[in-house]
Amino acid sequence: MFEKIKAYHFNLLPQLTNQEWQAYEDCLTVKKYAKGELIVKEGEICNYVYFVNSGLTRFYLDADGREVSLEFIGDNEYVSAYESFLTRMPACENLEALKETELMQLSFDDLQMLYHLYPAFQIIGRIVAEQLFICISRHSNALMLLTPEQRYQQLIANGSPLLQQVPQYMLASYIGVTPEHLSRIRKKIMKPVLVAVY
Amino acid sequence: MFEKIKAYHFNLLPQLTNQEWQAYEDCLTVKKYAKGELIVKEGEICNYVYFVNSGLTRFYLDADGREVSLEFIGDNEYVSAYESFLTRMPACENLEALKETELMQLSFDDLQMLYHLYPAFQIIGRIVAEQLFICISRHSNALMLLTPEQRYQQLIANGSPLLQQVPQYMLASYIGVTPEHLSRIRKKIMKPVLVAVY
DNA sequence: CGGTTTTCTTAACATACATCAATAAGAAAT
DNA sequence: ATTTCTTATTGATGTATGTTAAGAAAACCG
Repeated sequence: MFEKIKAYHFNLLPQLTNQEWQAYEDCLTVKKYAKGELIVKEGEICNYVYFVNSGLTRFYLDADGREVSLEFIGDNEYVSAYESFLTRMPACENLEALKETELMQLSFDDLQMLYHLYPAFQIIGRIVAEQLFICISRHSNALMLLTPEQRYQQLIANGSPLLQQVPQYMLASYIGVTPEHLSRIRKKIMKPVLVAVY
Repeated sequence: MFEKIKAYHFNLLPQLTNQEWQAYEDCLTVKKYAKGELIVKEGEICNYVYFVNSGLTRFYLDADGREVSLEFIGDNEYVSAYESFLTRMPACENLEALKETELMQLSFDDLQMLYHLYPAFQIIGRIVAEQLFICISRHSNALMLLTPEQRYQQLIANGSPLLQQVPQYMLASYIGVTPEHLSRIRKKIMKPVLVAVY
C-alpha cells in the first residue's frame, strides 16, 4: 500500500527517519475514484494533498461550460489544488479522475502537525513548493513563447504519454485551441510541407 | 538602509528574532542599477535573491530578438530568477532595470547558511516559494482563460500602476500581442460600442 | 451483435491578431 | 531650438484560429 509513495520519497531530500516516516504513514489514507468523478470541486476548499498510486487525473477550469485543461497528473506524482489548500480559500479549478484512480491523501491539519513536530517536513514542504514553482513557471513561459501548434509538437517530441491516454478534445484546450483546430494541426503535421517541385 | 525590507518582513510569519534578523542583515548588500541595465542575464546562473528598495524591474524572455515581458516587479518586493537560483542552472530569462533601481541582494550560499543555522528561515523559504507558486499559478490561469484584450482590461480595472510606468510596447508583449494590436485595443476601448440606434 | 453516445474530422465562413510600411508624436541629445 | 531616436498610431493585407454545422469514426452499452 505504501510502496509507491515510499519509493518516491526515497529519491527526495531530506531522507526521513523511521520515526518520521511512521508518523507520515499514520496520516495517509487511501481513496478510490471512478472515471469521471471529481476529486476537488471548484468552489470548495481543498483539504488534502494527494499522491497518485494509480490512475490519471486532470485539472481544469470551467469558464461557463467551456472546460480549459491545465494539467494532467498520473502515477507516482503528488497532486492538489495547492492554492486552495494553502490559502484555505475555495478552489477555482476542478480535479477529475480520467479513469479509475487510487490516491493516498494527507490532510491540511495533519501536514501542519508534521511541520510542527518534525523540521524535516518543513524542508520537504519548501522543496515541494519550489519544485511546483519551477514546473508552473516553465509551463507559463511556454504559454507566452510558443504557439499552440508548437506546444503540440513538443508533446510529440517529448513522446508524452498524454497523447495516448487523454482524449484529443482535452489536449486541445490544454494547448489552447478548439478541438476542431487541433484536428487541423494534426492533419497538417501528418502531411508535411509538400511544395510542388517537379 | 534596511527599513523597507524590515517593514516587509514585519508582516511575514514567522517573525525573526533579533539574532536571526542580525544574521540576515549581515548577509545583505546594496546594489544600484541604471536604467536599461541587466540585473540577471539569460544564460548565466542567478546567484542572488533581490529585494527592491526603489525602482522598477522587468523579467523578459528573448526569442531571437522578440522580447516577451513576463513580469514587472517594483518597490518593496522580492525578485529573482528563482528557477536558476534554485537549480543552479543558467537562467532562461533576463531581469532588467526599467529605471534607476536600488536592490538589496542575498546570495545563494548565504541563504543556505541561514537555512542551516536557523529553522525560521526554512519556514520563510517555504512560505515564499508557496506565495510565488500562487502568484504564477494565477497568472498562468489568466493566460489560459482570458483574451489579450481581457488581460488589458484587467490592468485597467485593477488600476495597475504599470499602465503609467511601463512603455506600451512592453505591456503589449506582457498581455500577449504586438504593440500595433495593443494600440488598436486601446482605441476600441476608448470609443466603446456605438450601435447605430437612431 | 446492433444501436447509442461520444469523439474526431472536414468544410465554409467569420474574427482576432500578425506583419509590413508609413507617419505622427514624444523624449532625449546636442 | 533643431535634430535624432524612440515610441505610438494607422491602414492594407495575410494568416491563424474560432464558430457552426454536418458527417464519419470510435467507444460504450444493452
